[in-house]
Amino acid sequence: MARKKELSNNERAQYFLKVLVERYIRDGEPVGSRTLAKDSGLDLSPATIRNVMSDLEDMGLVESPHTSAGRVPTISGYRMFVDSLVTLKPPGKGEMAALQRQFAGEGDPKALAESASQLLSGFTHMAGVVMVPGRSHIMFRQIEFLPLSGNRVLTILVTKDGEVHNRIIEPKKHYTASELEQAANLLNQYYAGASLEEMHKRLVKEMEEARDSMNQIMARALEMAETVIDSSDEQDDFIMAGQTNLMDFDELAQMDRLRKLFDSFTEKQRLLHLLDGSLQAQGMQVFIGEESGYQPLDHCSLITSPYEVDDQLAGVLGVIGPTRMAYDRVIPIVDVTAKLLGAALKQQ
Amino acid sequence: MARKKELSNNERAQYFLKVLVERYIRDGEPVGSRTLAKDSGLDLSPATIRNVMSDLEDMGLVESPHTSAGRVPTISGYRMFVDSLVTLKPPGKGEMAALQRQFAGEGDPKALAESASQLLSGFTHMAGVVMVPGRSHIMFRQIEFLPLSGNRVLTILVTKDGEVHNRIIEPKKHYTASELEQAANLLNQYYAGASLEEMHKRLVKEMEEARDSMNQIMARALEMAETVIDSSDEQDDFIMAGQTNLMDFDELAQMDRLRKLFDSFTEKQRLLHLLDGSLQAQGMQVFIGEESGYQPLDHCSLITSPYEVDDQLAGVLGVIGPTRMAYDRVIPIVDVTAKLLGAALKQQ
DNA sequence: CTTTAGCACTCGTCAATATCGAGTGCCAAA
DNA sequence: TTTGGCACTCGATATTGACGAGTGCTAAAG
Repeated sequence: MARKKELSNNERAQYFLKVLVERYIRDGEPVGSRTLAKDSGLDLSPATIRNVMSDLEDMGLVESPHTSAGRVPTISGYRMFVDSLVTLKPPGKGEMAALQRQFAGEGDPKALAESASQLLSGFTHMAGVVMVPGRSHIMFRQIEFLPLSGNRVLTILVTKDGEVHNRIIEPKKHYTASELEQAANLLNQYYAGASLEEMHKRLVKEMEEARDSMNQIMARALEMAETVIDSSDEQDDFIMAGQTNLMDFDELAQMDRLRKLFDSFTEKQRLLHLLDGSLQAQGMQVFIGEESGYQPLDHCSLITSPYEVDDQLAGVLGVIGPTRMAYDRVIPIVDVTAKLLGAALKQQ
Repeated sequence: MARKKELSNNERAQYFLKVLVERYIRDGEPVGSRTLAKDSGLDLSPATIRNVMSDLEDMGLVESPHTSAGRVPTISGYRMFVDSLVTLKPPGKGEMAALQRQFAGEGDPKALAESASQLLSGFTHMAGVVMVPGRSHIMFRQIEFLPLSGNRVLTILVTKDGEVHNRIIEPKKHYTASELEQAANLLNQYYAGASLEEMHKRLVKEMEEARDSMNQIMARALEMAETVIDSSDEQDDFIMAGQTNLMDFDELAQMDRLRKLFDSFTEKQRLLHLLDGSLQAQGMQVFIGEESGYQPLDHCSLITSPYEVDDQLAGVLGVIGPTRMAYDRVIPIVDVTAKLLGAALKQQ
């Protein structure tokens, strides 16, 4: 079965691609045949390499910026690299220790997310991002209504993880303090332990179902709860750190690119959508350059991993950096951080 | 009294400085004697102008980037310009209308601040910033305690402007729901209409004073309130918009500068301190270049104005842009925005 | 005393030009 | 299939010269 050579032609080409990408990621300069010959470790002359390179170019995996430069990986080149060639380098002991330490203290989920974001950016020297998902996955614990002036009512929603959300609503009718209290009590009893998503569904259903049969108080309670939950603008959000790290990369050092990128960070919408997509697809994901389909990220890669609390999807975190990044180091860091964040959130 | 000439030597020099600064702000290129001769409108030859320029240079008001370039204003030059030379250009009708319209809708103070920030950045094409001050000036309206699991109690603090702040505290003793309710009632009655700052002072004093004479409930109420108010980390904060506008200015287009600047936006501390300073000094303030004493702002100017609600200082807002900015247009915009924001907040 | 013209001089900008070296593609020989 | 050789391409870098804007100074004019 084995031929004379240890490597089939195709395997050899793959190997060269790997070496080329690694080298390019290191120095950021087009890799020529001579360099590659040395780096590969194989005993082949530059001329041979040139033939292989030519093949790789035909396959669309590498390209040369101009006639007489070396080759650089294309998007597909990177893709193949991360999919099947890269040798992952697990974080060193020191890094792991620092990570653990960082997560040890905090309890508050928001603070934890912030920590995670900062860690990601710190270790990778790129931008870290942690998505904290909106209401869909939040567990209900308690609701209270406080009368304000006029008809206005302050509603306070406490979730299981200790977060507090509040919103002022203004129903048409006036409710007395004791009516409000009764309503709150009813709701607290009735929906204990449900998720907001679930609660919403049940609310709609039950309002429909029992429209006339139920008592006044309950009807009102349901109505107000629905107002709160529905109008609840607890949208998904993310926390970024280290955006300015991106300014140090030559690839992004052009103002127009940089500006689009930073604008996309404040706009949030599209980026959230991307992250949300990564939430569905389980496991790590890597978007390379234009793959994301989001123009401001054209020269960037986005590496994401969902994080779980009690085997339940809780959110996504990741790293944004230039396409030319140290995937072998960064991917494991994202992976580990996701696991640690999940664990830290569990300890609640 | 009048001499032969309409202008004294010094007045003439000032006038030339004004024209020079205006011209430099327009084109961003060093202004030479010939240009200045034309621009000034006075019928003087370039040679004469050169003499005046030489004087201005001796006074440290202008400088030339190299031997054979025109002159550019120094920091002191700008200073003199904004202090006593600039002719302010009030916002046009269109702008005023747009401003008014923007503020008409919203009621929520946070949203208003955000609007203001965006307006500032939009009209000036620079970065807008609105400082929302911390607890010191916030008026108390209502406090509530909600029992959570264990000893933990969720405290909700509603302020007069409708903002809601919450915090979970964990007293040593356990309190029943009705105890908490009583405590809240007491506090609400007793401190109605005080500012948080004031409330804090009174709390400390009254706890001291009446340590043994007062009843149990009151003592507990005071204690808990103090915990909330004191540990309240409602620090000053600011809301920025249009940071990326700054990327378009050549003066800031160097990565190291830009990075320092943007880092200072996320770090917030020092910038808050600056803004806080402007709160004290009443009236508009202009920090030009290094004047702020904050290195990241070295090549920027900061124009601030406090805004007032009911003749009461409420916060500061302003604009950050390159030293070379259209002061004549920007200063009035900041001024007007401050007034409008104050008015909009009042309507509550 | 002030203003102005004239002139030599300084420098940055820009375009043209030459040089260097890395790297390629291809061909013919091993 | 691999390799050495060779002509060729092209970016990067430095050199040069022309140009022009602007200055400072001096001496003459008002």
